[in-house]
Amino acid sequence: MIRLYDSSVGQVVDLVPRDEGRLAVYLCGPTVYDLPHLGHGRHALVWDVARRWWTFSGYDVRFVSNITDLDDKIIERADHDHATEGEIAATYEAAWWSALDALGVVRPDATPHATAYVREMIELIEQLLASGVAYSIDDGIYFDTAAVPDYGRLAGQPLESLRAGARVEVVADKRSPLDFALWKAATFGQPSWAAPFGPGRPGWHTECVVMSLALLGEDFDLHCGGLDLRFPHHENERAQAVALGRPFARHWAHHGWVMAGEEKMSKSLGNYTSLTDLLASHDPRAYRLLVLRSHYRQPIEVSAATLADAERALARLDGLARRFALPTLAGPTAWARAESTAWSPEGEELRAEVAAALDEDLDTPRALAALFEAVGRAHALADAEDDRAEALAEAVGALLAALGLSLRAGAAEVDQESARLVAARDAARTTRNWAAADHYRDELVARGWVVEDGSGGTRLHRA
RNA sequence: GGCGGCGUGGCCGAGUGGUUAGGCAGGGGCCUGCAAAGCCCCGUACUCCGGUUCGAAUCCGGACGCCGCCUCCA
Repeated sequence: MIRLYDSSVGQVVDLVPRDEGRLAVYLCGPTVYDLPHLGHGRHALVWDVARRWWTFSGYDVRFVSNITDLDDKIIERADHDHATEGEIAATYEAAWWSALDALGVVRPDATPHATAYVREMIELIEQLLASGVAYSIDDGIYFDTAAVPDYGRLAGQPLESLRAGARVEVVADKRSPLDFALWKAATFGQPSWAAPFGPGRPGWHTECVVMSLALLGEDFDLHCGGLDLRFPHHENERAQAVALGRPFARHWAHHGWVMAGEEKMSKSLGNYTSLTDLLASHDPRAYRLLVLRSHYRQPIEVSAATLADAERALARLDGLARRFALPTLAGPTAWARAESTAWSPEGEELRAEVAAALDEDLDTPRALAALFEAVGRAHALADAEDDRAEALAEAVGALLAALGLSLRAGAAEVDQESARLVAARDAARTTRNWAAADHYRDELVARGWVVEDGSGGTRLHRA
């Protein structure tokens, strides 16, 4: 049984799927108007880990995540760059997938684009108008938040208090500052679509309702995203579905921020680092490990120091892979399921420990602690020539792979000159010519290798 | 103003009313020709003040500090 913190009720609850053995999950995707930043990286990693784990645990997970290719930000960017909206969206969507591929994130089962669902959005807006929960004013169609009795459920406070604190700029004729645009009346020079209620373009909050219901059906299991989407975006999505009497997400989950120092990292604050930059200078696995090391609902700090820390921890894991020649298992397309793996008694114990942690609100730090402890145990067993060592090490590798973390067992390509130095060093060591041996080692280190002596002589791997 | 979260050893970061988190860094030892990797040992932490309790970092009350949401944002 999966247990997960449900933001709509404020506690960890049993995640009982709509259809037994299946999970229908919707993750709010990015608006593609700029390079992804570190926060997007965490967003992708957290839910990739969850999805992989649930799949590993035997669920048939259907994972849908959209691309918002229709939005004010894209229009602004297009103006600024003298490009079309379509070009901007295509450019940054490509950057998005390339970053996610580098992170080893599995592609969603479906990736709906907002522009492909405009007709369905128009239909939804018509229904909302017909039901009397939407109204038309000069600049568009608005949703009447007062029409939904439990509006504010996701925000955790009633409509009145939200209204009291509203910082939204006042739009003339809006009935409440909380009312949001379903349809923005066409403006000259901006993309627009014909609709019975006048040409224009859909507001942001409508696309996800339409696409999630279209691809996952009513009453789907989980809707997730960053904490900043909890209100108003998710609240507004839910409001639209509820207003039409359509069962929406059964559960809601939100992950925490990436911090820049003491502040939330965000586009509007301008204090962000692009994910693309990080990936160019660090092992992408280090970011995944960093994400795994903290609980998904807590803030994390991604800095040169914390990444370096993670990279050293990663080296310990790769060290295990080297010693036991573990296969590289994860990767974007490698899926594993627990039942298809042969577990030794020690491995099974570890699997159960990891499962207990992850099934309780995705406690990845606890799971990782168990795995790191097992790393030490596997080494100790091997030192004692206990034949249970290998199976335990394999279990560690399999479980890390289940979380999307792949280990590297060896040096990829050893060039000819390095191979020559290795042979020379081994020869020198055989004749106990330590000065020569050390010289060759220095040469190898200078070529970027980490040199280790094993039973078979000099072994190399990349730092 | 309303609502929510957080404050743990040098750093990162979990957690249960009493028993080892884990990683990184650091110290000592073993192994090694020397290293590297690995193993063993080591710090006895929990913002502060009260309270409940045989016993609290863990429960309750209060104080202080920090962060976030109520506008676009993963």
